[in-house]
Amino acid sequence: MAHSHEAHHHERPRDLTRNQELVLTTLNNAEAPLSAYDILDKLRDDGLRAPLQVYRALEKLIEHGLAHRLESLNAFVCCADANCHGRASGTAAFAICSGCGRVDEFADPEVTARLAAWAGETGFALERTTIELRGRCAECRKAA
Amino acid sequence: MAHSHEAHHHERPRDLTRNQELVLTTLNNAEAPLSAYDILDKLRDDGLRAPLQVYRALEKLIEHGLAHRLESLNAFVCCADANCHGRASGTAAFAICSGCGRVDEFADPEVTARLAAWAGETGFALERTTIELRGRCAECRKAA
DNA sequence: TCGATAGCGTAATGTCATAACATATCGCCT
DNA sequence: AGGCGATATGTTATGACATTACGCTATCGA
Repeated sequence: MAHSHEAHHHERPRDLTRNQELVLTTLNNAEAPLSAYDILDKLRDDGLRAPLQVYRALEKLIEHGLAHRLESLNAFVCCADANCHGRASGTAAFAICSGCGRVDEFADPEVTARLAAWAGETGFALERTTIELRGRCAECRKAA
Repeated sequence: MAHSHEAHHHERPRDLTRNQELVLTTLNNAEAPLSAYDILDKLRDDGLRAPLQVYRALEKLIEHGLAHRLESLNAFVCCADANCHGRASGTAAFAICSGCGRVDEFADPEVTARLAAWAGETGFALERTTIELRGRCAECRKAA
């Protein structure tokens, strides 16, 4: 039952293909970021056999704002706010804990604004922004 | 107390080893970021033969604040402000042009402050921050 | 019915990074 | 001088991440 029309102007969790669904579910069930090969390993029993199948699914999920790539980790997470986070709250930032590996996604409008301002002044046509924080989360600090 | 002679309170281009010197010079001469293997290729004639020699040199250069790693590119640039940029102006941000490949390094204290504030509120012990902007620089936009 | 678009599956390859091991060099302390 | 620790070195092999190239299938609308 595919819609012939785009009813919403923001990205909805539209119909995903089987592979996309599998990958997204895998990411959702994970506590920490997964590499493409991690995902592949978890999905062997579901018939996935080659990295490309995972990368292709990830590409679409990211396009739709359902997943993110963490550049400093070469790994992927599902979007914190499953439905509509993507473009809504500006650029997402990620705090990655070196202890437990968990990732906290947040957005700071002021940061977004400052970076946009820099781009404006400089004449830089900003397309995409990566913000990643590394450190230890509160939990892990207590546990130490 | 490692050295008794810290003449300057900011990092000086202290004595580099031969390999470190070679790698730094290569980065300085480059217009755009270089991957470790790019660097290796340029230094074959100088006797470098294995990736590890380059990675080890890069590691030290980055420690000393003379070079940066661009996570979203898996590549390296020399620090824009050769002598003193490192810790001085807070976290560095990088604008990477998808046209010419050139990288513009800058620092925005307000951005640094906001991220530090988030970390403070959250109890996240911030160790390292990555900020990378992708887009087209003013030059390349004109050229189009 | 045709062609365009999008997805799927597989093999091969390309690119980035590190482990493990062996050796060398320097400064420093005794 | 001898010995120790810290640091750098060179080499081989391997691991980890990502893409190119090719061919097939399904769907949709002109």
